[in-house]
Amino acid sequence: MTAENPEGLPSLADRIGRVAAPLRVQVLEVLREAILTMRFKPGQRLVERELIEMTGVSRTTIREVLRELAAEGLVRTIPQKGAVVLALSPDEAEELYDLREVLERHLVERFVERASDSQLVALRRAFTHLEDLVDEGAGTLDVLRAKDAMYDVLLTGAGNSALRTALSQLHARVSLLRAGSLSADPQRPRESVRELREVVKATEARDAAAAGAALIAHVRAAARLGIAAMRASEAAPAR
Amino acid sequence: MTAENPEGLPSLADRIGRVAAPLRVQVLEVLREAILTMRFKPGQRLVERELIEMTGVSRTTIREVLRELAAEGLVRTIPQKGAVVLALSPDEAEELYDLREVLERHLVERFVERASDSQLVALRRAFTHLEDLVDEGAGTLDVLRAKDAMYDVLLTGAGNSALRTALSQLHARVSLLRAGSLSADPQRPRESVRELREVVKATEARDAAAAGAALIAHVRAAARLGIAAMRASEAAPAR
DNA sequence: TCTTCTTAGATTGCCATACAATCTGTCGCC
DNA sequence: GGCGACAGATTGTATGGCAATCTAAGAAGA
Repeated sequence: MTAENPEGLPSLADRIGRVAAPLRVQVLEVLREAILTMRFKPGQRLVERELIEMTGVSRTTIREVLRELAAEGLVRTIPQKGAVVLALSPDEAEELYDLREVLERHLVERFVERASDSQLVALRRAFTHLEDLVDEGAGTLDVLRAKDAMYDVLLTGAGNSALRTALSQLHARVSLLRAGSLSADPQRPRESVRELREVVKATEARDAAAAGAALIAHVRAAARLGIAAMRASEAAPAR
Repeated sequence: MTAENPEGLPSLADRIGRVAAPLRVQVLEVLREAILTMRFKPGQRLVERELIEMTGVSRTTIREVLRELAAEGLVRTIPQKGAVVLALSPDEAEELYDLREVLERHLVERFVERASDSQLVALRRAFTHLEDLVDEGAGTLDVLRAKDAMYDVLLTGAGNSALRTALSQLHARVSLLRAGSLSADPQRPRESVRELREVVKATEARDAAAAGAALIAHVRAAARLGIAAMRASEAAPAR
């Protein structure tokens, strides 16, 4: 039933069709992850026929999924040309980080205000897990997943689902330029952990201002690296 | 070509089909506006067949549009039941206003930092236009359009397209509860103008903090009314 | 009469196909 | 070598169909 794969991308088809959820949602998740993990590279064209072969679903479904991805901002749809994976310019990247600062400061401040003690514990636990992974030298993907888990604790504790929606979409787009920021410098994960430790500490002390400042420092550091790497690869004729 | 209309909604079909743009985009705009102007009421079910009859396009197209609306957050899709116009609970409304404060303060601060003098003039002009409309006692829709124009000046001057995207989506959802806030109190538009005048003044003085504070005051006032009206109609058995 | 079961209709989820319009690259002609 | 016509690929849109699910109405039973 899963279509054979003419292009050497063997696994996408196998991951859909078994679970219980609208097919469209499963395909959406698969494609979204494929974009976020750079399996589909920024600027790459997403041809409907190829997606059909990869996933084994019909064109109708693929097109509906592409519309959702477009509305989420992960792909741009060019009329008569189809969907293209979002490719950020350095300026756009700066805009995203600028916005991220604002939203994440608010996130952590709200968390400090509203989170229960058990949520504080959950945050500490999530951070410790992340720390352990980095110490063990775990793979990038695992580290990112741990970071996501930490953010999830924050978002839950802040108790604002609109904020969750907005930040999720923002994070998705930001992570499109992770290629540069995280993998470039092997020391970066450790610094990252150090910065986040300050956030957790300030949070446990219920010091909203300090927690906000610490998180902003973290975002700024990530932004600096991400954007620098970006401008570098832009300047180079890496075409 | 435009299908006749069995339900007494005569104009939707006439507005699509002439211009030059993907049909899907035109339909999207028509449906979005129908939602934002309360022609489709919160909680109302959007049945595919009915939308087909209204717009004259095929089910394929309608479904793609519904996916986009869902991703934008204007409709919720319930599995096996279809699309329902977003109906906010009072708590969700508070969340939206909370987020709106954060984003709009940032918006106006950035505007003060970055806007050119001519953009300052444009802001003043947009405000004056709004003021005039309110003085003349213009219709709600015109007033809202003038307000949108003012926000557009701010967004352009702030020079962050990511912020524009985020705020647009937020405004769309917030405006779903305009029913209460704006039309309830006939004096509200005048107060609104007064609050915004402070924003414009502080902006012209290039005082970011004051402008941010003034805009927050405005958002808070709107929030208070909107949410109060909401809780009232919730408590009443207006079912 | 009230409850529960059954059944028919409506609706969504997904699919296959079709065809016009547009875009792209190529081949042959000038 | 440049230019134009043509073929192939791809998107945009429409149509018809079928299974799964939901809903409401009616029938059967307590």
